Amino acid sequence: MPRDSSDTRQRIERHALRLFVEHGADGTSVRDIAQAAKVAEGALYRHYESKDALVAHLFAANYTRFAGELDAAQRAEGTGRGKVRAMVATFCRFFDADPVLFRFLLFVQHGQLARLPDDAATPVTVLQDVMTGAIERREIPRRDPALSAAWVMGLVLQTATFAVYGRVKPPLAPLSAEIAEAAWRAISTPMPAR
Amino acid sequence: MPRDSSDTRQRIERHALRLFVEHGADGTSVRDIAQAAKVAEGALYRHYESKDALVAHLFAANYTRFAGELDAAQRAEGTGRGKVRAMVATFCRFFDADPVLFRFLLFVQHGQLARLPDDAATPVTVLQDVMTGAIERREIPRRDPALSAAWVMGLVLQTATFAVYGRVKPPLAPLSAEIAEAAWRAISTPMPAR
Amino acid sequence: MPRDSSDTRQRIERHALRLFVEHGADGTSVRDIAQAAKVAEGALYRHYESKDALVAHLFAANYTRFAGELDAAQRAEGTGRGKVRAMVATFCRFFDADPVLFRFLLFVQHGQLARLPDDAATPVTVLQDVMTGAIERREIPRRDPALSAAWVMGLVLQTATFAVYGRVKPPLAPLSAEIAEAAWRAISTPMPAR
Amino acid sequence: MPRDSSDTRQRIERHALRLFVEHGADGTSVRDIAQAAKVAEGALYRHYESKDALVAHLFAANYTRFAGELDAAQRAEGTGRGKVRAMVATFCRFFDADPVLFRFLLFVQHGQLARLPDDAATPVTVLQDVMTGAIERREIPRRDPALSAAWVMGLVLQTATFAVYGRVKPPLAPLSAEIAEAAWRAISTPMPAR
DNA sequence: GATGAATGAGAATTCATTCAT
DNA sequence: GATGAATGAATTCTCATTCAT
Repeated sequence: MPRDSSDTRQRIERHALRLFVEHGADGTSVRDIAQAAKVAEGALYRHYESKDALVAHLFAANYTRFAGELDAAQRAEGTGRGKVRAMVATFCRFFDADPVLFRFLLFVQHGQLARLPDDAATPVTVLQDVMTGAIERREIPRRDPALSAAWVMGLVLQTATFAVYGRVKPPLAPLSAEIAEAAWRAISTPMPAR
Repeated sequence: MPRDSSDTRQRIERHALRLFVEHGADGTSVRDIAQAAKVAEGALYRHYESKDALVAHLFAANYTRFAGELDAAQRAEGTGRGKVRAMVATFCRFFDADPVLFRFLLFVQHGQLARLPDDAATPVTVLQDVMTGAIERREIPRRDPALSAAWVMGLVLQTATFAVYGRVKPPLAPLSAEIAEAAWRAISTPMPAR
Repeated sequence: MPRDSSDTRQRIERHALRLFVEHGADGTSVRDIAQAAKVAEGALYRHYESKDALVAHLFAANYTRFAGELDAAQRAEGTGRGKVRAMVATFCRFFDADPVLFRFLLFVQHGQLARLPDDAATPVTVLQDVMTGAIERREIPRRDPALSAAWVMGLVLQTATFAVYGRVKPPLAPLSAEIAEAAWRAISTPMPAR
Repeated sequence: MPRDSSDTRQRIERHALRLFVEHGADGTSVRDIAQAAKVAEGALYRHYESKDALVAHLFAANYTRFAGELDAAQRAEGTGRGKVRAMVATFCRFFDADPVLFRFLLFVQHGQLARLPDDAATPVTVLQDVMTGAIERREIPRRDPALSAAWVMGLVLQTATFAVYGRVKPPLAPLSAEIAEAAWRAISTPMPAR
């Protein structure tokens, strides 16, 4: 009984995501996914070439989509500070809205980042571009934009990580302004004397 | 465990660590490890109950050992600022001294953190205790110590992550003071008006 | 079956034949056939009960049709020698006209011969009947007609096999008379003294 | 309980050979082989890289070994006629001694011949070399040695094939001299006038 | 007649673990 | 302590076949 094809796909993706977060991608078998999504094992292969391809697709699609949201948020602001605030808020809202997806991206990143096309727009590239702009506008010191980007990203991501492990209490949105301000102060740190 | 005198054991751990970083723990078979370490497959079970136990041991032993180093570094300083500086420096030196081990801890953490005993001293608890002390000494604002700890940790770890992915050029030690200063500024951010 | 008017059916058979020769019957999936013939996978089952039935049909239909051609050629001649010449020529023309079909019959024979009805007229039975006739007419020695049939068949088939593997250069038609003469001499070999 | 390693290997090969002949290589699963050989499925992979590799090994090893026997038989004779007689006898003895192996080689040849190294000595090359020698010694007409080789091979192989299908009654050894004589007469056929 | 998503049994293969030597 | 062949359950993936549209 062929159901709506996109329905099958969505069920597979939703349950796969959840299981990957609960037991890891390697700890989740195709059978697990099929059973949770209530489809036959073989059905998965009509939609994805392999289990690996499913993982890669879930990562790449959501990672780059989030990069797009980050970029849109950033574009709506005129100053570096506004951009950082907007991006941090986007991160926090994402975490609050779909913690499962957020955790998936967090957990599998180290196995997947290398598989992205070199020119893919990612949260990292968006952040880095914003840093470059802020430096050019002399809003922050002239340090390696990658370093500034790492700091902003680290502040938010580690807060989210602590939320995942119960050390910080979600939702994160109420903390957004505070994190953004801390991030701005971090990247405003003057360059050390040489 | 460096004080274990068994040569076999050390060979297994060294090569396992490397392979886990290169191909992931699940992507590395006992046979892979045995071949790299030039021992028979069965020999591994003389030293560890299972492959899982090997992974858990490598994580727990090194993670808590590093927590100890962090704590020692922190204790040697009297002020919050000094403690943060010392801890950041310890992080950076660790990354520079043994990038493979650092990456292992970074990559497998999400699968291993939950398996640590609840009362284990970890880098996180060390950081959190330092934050609590700094708050008590009124060196930084009275926010949730977990949040301050997350920020310091995020700043350093994300810088290291960028180093792993080639976005920041190692060694990290030369950046240590700058990162510590940024961290200090971040956690010094005044509490938002309520 | 050439007289089947269905275009779909013909496309299926033609491409199936080619794929079976290229990758073997087991190495060719229904999907492969459907894609090559540009029909849906399910369409195949409108024409054949199963993939197995398709293979069996392709073999049986063509094998017995060829037996018919062989028989017709044989009948047109009055002498054993003429009959052998005519049959060898028919073999060679078949190979030259449709090498793909010839190879298919050659390759799958061992899996299919047992499935033919016991009374089916095949190239083997035709040859054997001709040998029996030639013996009765005292044109060749009185040996087991199966043996004589095997020799004629072997001479032609192995020449064709060498052509398939590039050891003999097609077309075979120009060699037909020579092969037939060799075959005739082989089966004319006097019976050994007892 | 590790039995003698070569024993396991031999059991696998013997039963695989039999099953391949009975049900075809594709019709025989690794599980079938393992059960027949009374080993676990995984044990097979300690000895062969894959099921395919097992098939290929069984073919190549036995096919080339037989080529060696053929060559030895041929070398022991001084004349073309003697060589043909000796080779035909070797074929017949092989069939009689190990019909299962003979049938295996016969059945899978078309899937395996292309996988042999280009320079492998095979029954075909041995036969062809003998034909070349006979032509040089003016024992038989100057036709393409491949053609003469095909005829000798065809005569024997098709007789064996008929024996496999019950059309000729084994053993073949008693027919050996008669087949050899027929083969010799076939390849002695004068070249056609041009 | 045709489509192609879905089925689900079964295939090959991997691999952590055991154990006789 | 060490070896490595053997185990056998589990995994990923394939594929002939079905069936709602």
